[in-house]
Amino acid sequence: MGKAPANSTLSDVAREANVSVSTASRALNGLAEKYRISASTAQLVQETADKLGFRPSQVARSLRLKRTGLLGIVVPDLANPFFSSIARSVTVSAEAEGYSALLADSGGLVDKERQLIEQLTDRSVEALVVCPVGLEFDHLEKIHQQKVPLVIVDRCKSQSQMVQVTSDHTTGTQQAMQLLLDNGHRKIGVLQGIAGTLPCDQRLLGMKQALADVGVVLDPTLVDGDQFTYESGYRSARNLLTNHPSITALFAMSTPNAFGAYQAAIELGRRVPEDLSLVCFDDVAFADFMQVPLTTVAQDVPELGRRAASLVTQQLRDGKAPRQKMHTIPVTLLQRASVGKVSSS
Amino acid sequence: MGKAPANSTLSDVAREANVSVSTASRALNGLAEKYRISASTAQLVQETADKLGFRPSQVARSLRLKRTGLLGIVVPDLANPFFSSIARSVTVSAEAEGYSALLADSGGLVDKERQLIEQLTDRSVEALVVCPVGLEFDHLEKIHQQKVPLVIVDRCKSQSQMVQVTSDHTTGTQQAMQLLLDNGHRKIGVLQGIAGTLPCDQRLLGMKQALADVGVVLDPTLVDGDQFTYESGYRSARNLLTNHPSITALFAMSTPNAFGAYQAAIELGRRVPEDLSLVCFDDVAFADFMQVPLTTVAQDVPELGRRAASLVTQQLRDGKAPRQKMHTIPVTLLQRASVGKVSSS
DNA sequence: TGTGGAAGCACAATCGTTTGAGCAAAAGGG
DNA sequence: CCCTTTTGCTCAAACGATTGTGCTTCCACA
Repeated sequence: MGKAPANSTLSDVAREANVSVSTASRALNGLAEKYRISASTAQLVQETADKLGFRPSQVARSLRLKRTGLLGIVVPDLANPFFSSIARSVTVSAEAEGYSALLADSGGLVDKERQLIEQLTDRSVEALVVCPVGLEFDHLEKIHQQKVPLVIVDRCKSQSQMVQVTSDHTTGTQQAMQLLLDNGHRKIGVLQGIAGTLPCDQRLLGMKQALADVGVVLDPTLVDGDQFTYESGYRSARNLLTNHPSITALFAMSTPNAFGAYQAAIELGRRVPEDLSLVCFDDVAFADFMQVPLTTVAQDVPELGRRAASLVTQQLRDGKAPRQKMHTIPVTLLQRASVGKVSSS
Repeated sequence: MGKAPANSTLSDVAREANVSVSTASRALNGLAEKYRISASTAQLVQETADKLGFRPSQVARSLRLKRTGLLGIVVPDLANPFFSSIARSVTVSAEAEGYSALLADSGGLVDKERQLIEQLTDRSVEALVVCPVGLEFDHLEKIHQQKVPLVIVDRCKSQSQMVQVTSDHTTGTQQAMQLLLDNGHRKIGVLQGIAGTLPCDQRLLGMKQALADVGVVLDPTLVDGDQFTYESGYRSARNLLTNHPSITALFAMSTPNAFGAYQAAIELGRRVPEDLSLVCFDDVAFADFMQVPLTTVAQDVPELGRRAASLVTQQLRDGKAPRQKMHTIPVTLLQRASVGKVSSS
């Protein structure tokens, strides 16, 4: 069979080639010119390295060079397609720049997030891309104050000097609202995600502005929910539709929220879109194939990841943070069947 | 503001506490007993370490201990919920055992997979969990022959001594077939994924067995497709339904395949389930909300990941490969609306 | 023959830990 | 008072790379 490629070290190579370790190192790293290694020696070293199947230990290099080539990524839930797409986009972009990704899943728990970030910095990651849980940022601000380049994605913090990337929640919501308003909807319920996070807040802001344009004030009792989950959407929709039967449209802040709402609506005997219109932020794959194809505000998820990666690598190259802190990625309104006109009864 | 927590090293702590580096190390690692460090000294070291915010360099530890605590994970497509769920399950389980995950995305390319695995071993990962592209295994067999514990997930290789985890494709398919047969279907088209991979082959095998039980031989011209993608499913379904109009049911090997098939069926004027039944392997979240809720063979994805992680950590603890090589995870047939009876015309 | 410079290497320190072995002082026993 | 233990620590060598500096040797030129 194949020969056992016993992990040989640089000194093995050096010994085999009858040169010093330093010479071997320089020969293999293309420093022959600079350090005057003769062409013959360089070639000899190269050949014996190949023969032994020598692969330099990245751990040792990391220690000596103080460069690990590692990138830390933290997301709240890797099973959620939104975050896994971001993770994919970041890893692939980073890999193209020679970085490997250490990926961690915080499970939506701030304490876990804290702990994971600490673990990652212990491993000397050169930079961090974090999709935070989004309610507390002290630990992130602390990282930011230290040397490690950090980019926040999605759940940003307003009024911060950290580098952040997120979708244009306000404009996206305004577009969705405009569509509802154009169809005659005035009493619109909101299924909220995690209140207090920037995506939630900005979407609410977008709603208020869109409503203000037509002289309507957002009724706070029409806002319900506290998670981006199916269950939260289901509960909130039931509450809202029960307490405010005159609601003609629902705006869901996530796809799971929307599915929960759909289920609740069906159970309460409201048909979509005949009796109730439904719009949601955050597109999902195959939304076209839903029982009622969902009108959504689609985020450019791959671009969120790419931008984050590029901001990170740029910071690593330049050694300083980019001037522009907040990066906003445009969204697209995708009109499907779930929105209908208000019957002029 | 906060004090700058300049990354202090062990020797900083030692100097500050007026002890030697070795003493400091042992005090902090709970080796006071074994190496006879007095309680007072141990406490002093502990306190100054806390004061300086000392965090040991994992890179240096890794070098010295030859233990990185790193796990490598390679998947073909992190944006695919199937693989991201596996990745999540593995990272979370591994994290609970003190390991961090280096995640890489091969993009479905064998060469990229090769390259990534090499990079990961260069970084001295202690073990690898790989969802291979599934057509070539030479590089994986090579890893297996070396010391690094390796677990293959999903796209296994038959007749191999590598440790592998996958779903019970054969039984799952038989159950799905039984359902179709019970409903009178005899002419069943197959939308294949990547031919030659074990999931594909075993599912075909399951089909043949189920058909054989009722005295039918699988017609090879009823099998089409070469990817697990939407497009492949769409193309194959069009082909099959055009060339064999008498087909009454389609078996799709992935959810994207099934969606493509659904689209093709609609375009060809076939209603589901009235004119055409549709079943697919590999459940998707929210299948309940599809236009026609899809009957699926659901895999226990989290369990696939957990099992892989446990096999890996077990191997790391015991220092030897488990006796059982192939691990088969049961699946569940979820009956929904997409299957109908054959009209007895 | 003596001197200067370049060519071609090797030595040794370093990155931050861990760990076996050794050494001085205190304690205990006769 | 001396010898032996025990206590409590320090020394120094690893782990596997990179890199500044120094040391030969050789050639050329005056």
